[in-house]
Amino acid sequence: MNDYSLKRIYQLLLKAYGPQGWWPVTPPKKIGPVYSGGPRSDLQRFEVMVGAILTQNTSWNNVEKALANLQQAKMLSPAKISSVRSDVLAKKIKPSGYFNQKARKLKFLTKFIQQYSWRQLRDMDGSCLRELLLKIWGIGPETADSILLYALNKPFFVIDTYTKRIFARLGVFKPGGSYLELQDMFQRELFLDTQLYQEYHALIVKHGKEVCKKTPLCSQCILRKNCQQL
DNA sequence: CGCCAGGGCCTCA
DNA sequence: TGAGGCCATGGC
Repeated sequence: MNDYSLKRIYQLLLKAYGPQGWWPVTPPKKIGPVYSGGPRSDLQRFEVMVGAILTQNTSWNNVEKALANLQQAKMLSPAKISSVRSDVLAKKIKPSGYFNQKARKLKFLTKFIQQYSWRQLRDMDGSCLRELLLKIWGIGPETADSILLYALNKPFFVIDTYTKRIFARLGVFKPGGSYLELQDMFQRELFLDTQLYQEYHALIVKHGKEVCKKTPLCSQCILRKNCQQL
């Protein structure tokens, strides 16, 4: 076993990389030295949700191109997404890959969103909303939790491939754990802290992208002292 | 050229 | 319930 607590790992990542200010929205608004995290308008909440679907198994770089296309076409709103033809929508989001599937997913997401007011969505019980999101075609556990955490500021820890890879290598996870088991580990040890969850997941992605890659760059890893990978 | 990227659905045991 | 195939683009 290693000596790291999840809180300790968070502190080390934060010290190394600094606050990430997730989820990125356009236009990015600077507050102090860093981008402030989180949506500040309902349209930005919607943009976060769209991004959460577009980034499924896809690099954020490609998602940005798709989002820019939607922005330029003034289509980044529930009203437009729901009214535009699927093949037109698919063409706009083409750079994000899987564009036919994702166009369909955006349609289903939007249909769901339009059943409620933004106030209703914000005020709804998180676990209840999570159940509803998971019933939507195209929304699985990670996308649901990304939406809950970053669009609606509800304390659900996001588990992605980076999280599994990093913490398996560290020896914190036993490989083969289910999504809910892993999420429960974080939420049990860290308690329910939306800000912490937002920043922590962003730092995990940063570390997974740049250091703890598929073939890891262990020599430059700030967590290597207690990592089982070595 | 091959590998990879902030998954999820469907099918089939 | 879990393993495998499928969806598809752009960066390197």
